[in-house]
Amino acid sequence: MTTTPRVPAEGRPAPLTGGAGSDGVLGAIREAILTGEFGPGQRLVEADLSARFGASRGSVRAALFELANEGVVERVQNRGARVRAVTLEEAIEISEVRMVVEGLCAAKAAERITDEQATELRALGSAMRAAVSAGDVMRYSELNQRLHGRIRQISGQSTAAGVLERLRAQNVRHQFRLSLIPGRPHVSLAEHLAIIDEICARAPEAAERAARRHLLSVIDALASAVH
Amino acid sequence: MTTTPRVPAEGRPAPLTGGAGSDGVLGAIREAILTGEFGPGQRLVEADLSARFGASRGSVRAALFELANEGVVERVQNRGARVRAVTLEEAIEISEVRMVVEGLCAAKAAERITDEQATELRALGSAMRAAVSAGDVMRYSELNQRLHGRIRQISGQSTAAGVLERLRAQNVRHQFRLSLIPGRPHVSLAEHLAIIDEICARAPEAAERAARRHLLSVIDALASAVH
DNA sequence: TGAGGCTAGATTGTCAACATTATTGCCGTA
DNA sequence: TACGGCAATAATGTTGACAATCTAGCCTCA
Repeated sequence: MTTTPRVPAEGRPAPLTGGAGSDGVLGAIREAILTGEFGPGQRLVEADLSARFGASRGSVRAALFELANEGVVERVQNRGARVRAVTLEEAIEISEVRMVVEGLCAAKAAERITDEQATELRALGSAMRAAVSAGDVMRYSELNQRLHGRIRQISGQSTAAGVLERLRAQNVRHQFRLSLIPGRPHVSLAEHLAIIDEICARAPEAAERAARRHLLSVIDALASAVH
Repeated sequence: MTTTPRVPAEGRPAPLTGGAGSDGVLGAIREAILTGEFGPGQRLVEADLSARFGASRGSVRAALFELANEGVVERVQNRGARVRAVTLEEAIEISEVRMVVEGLCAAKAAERITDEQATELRALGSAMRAAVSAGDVMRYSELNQRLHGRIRQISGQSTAAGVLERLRAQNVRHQFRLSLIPGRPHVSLAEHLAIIDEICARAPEAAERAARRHLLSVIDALASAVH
């Protein structure tokens, strides 16, 4: 509390989305957190946010509640909200859960994929390969996210998709850090291509194994970041 | 909308918890849904609930939002909330996710379990066996829930625990129905004992397989309920 | 000088009134 | 009689003000 500054009241007087609706505020705050503008541990005072985004305190309040159960924000009774600081241990836990759930999605996707979708997935794989060759980390990261999203979609497992979406939101920071490790994209790419291959081959069990192998590699990378 | 009655305004004039705080209302509404007092599809009108539980509309509103992202209640913009009716297909989806996540917990538990905890788990197993022999479905159902909870706890995987807790809340109705199927408890018991054995034997992979086998059996039972 | 209590400020929690939106039943018209 | 618009009603969404709660700094007293 003593070291965490409050959100600055000035800087951008007009709201980002133009409107003052709670939906706009939700997106605005979430983006501010995800882009790192509001760092981990940052206090989120309702009145300040209200002034900054030009929305009523009620809207801000509702948004904070929503973010709280997305796991992006922590709330304590009568003590307000702050940006949740996800520890490395938690990041590993999250990745472990992702490992098994993404494995399920991969298996389901392998069972249901159409030829058309397979073509699309392979195209995504090629694009990722190109991005790694070009050393374009941002683009690779974006394609990576798109691939995982597409697999979830193809799997038709909306429950699993919901769980994963929620977990992803909590983990973006660590996720992003990983991709900055030298040599990491190269390893990651191979694993992704393996997942794509197995799904397109309509081999559920192999696809699940490939997905789990990939996440296991992510976990290892995270764990080795513990000094 | 035409066939779903509103929640009756009378019946229990005084609030259940004594207070009018949002926390009490949340618990009260949740319990009313879980006990089946508010059936699936039941409309939840804020003003009515407010009158019934003696809380302000704001508190009820907050509670409904919370329940909505627990997945127990459905909300549509400007059209209010209603008790979510989980279809059989969704119940199967939920069980599939549970399958892999409980598998993870079982594996983790097998890695971390202490001798003391092993003793406790085996005792739970004996109690379940006794309950099945006695034909006490309610007690078996309760022990069942406690076993799964204890395994989650031993696993130390709080992220997975959170995911499972959330999924369980959506599925209690189907879960309960299953245990009423003749012969089902007997099958279920054997699977549970197998999970306990493998965890106590500190065999992570075998424990995961046992947990998945159990949930797969649940899924089959659910699927066969589709006429 | 240190501990305990106390007051002032800041922040969240709650509430009731108002605005907005969707539904329903009715009426006029072809 | 069937259809399309329209007004009345019911419910939710929003806002601003008030009450309860927590934190921090100060002051007293042993």
